[in-house]
Amino acid sequence: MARTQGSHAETTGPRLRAAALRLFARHGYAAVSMRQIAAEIGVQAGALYLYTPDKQALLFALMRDHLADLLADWQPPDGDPEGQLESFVRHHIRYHLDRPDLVFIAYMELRNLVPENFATIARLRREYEARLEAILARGAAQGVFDVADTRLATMALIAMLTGVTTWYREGGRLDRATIEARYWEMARKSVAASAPQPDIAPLAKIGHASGGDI
Amino acid sequence: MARTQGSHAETTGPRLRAAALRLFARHGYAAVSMRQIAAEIGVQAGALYLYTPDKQALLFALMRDHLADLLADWQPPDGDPEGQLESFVRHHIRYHLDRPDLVFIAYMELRNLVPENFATIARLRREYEARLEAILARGAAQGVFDVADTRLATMALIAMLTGVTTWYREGGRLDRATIEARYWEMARKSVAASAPQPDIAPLAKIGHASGGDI
DNA sequence: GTCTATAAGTAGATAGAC
DNA sequence: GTCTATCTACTTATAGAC
Repeated sequence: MARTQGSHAETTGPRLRAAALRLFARHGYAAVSMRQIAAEIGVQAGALYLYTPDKQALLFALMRDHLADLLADWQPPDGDPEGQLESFVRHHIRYHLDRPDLVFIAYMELRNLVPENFATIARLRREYEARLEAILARGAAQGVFDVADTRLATMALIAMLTGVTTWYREGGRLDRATIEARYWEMARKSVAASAPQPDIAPLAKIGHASGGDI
Repeated sequence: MARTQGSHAETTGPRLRAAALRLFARHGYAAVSMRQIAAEIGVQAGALYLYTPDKQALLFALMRDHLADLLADWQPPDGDPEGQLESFVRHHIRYHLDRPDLVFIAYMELRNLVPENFATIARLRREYEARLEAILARGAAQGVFDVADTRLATMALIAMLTGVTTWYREGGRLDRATIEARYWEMARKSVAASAPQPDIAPLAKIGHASGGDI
């Protein structure tokens, strides 16, 4: 870890961000000192200020870039609401399992943002939530989802899915594909129309079909 | 807020806990100083140490008492798994809406517990989770729930329900009874057997009933 | 029971040497 | 680009006066 004096401009910047991310996620923003971060990457505390104006900017950049990436990484595909919901859910789980520290920070350190930065992050989060809410609203309007309140359902689903980061551990009992499938099952069912519409109409024909392929 | 010197033993203890709770929830344990807490209740920082050995004990007591209350406040009722699940879900929502700050701390400040305290809190949380998992396991065994993995479903449901505290605000658009009902609907459906067993058998009789009250 | 004063340490951030 | 040294302010916690 000890590093002799020298120039490392290309590596120190990214290493600073990586170390801050790791330490903020592990101990919390307020509990981590600039000296700790510096020690983690093998420089003295003063050197950090060549790469960030202050500690707050370090946190803000991590959160902003994370949410910008999340928004850039997924767009609702064409198709029916159920397909869009599946795409959203699977992407959300995958994305969150891939970046546990960033996700953790983005949800836990909101309190430590100064008001202006908080407003920016909150706006990005609402944008992400709005994408899910639009899917639920469209599905509800079409009768393929049974969602009494789209806003509540949006928040409930995101909380459920994001919670995967609180218990998932690399190399644990369940692999990622299985976890993704299980969350999708629960998400799908939680908003499913109680008596699936496409099956109700055909039911009336059952009498005519005289007990065939039910 | 400024307080003249005097003796207030009966009130300062509870007020200390209340102030710590409020400030920890608002700004985070690490970001709150003993001086801030003291100022909040109108005493000097030194006086706090008559009521708590240190800052860590303050946090730990809040979390431990919260979880002990949560466990004491609810026991699974007799009856079928669906009734038990409904009781769990409704109690969870009610309890969490009643104590947003305690809930917030109990989920957010785990990182700031010293290892011994963390172990105690983690044990209490596992005990709570185990109660839900037992209900899901029993329902799955009876075929009234369709839960592919009870542990994952337990964590998913608790995350979904607890998330209510992140957006609920007193006097908001939805009242508490509605919120409780909506979460119960989603929870129920998320673990429901996909083709409800009791309704499948009667379906075969539809042909005989010759299109009556469907 | 609370105060003031203080110990001993750490915080974020900057200045100037190299 | 990084270091060392430093400024100012704040931290937890304790000691002893009242």
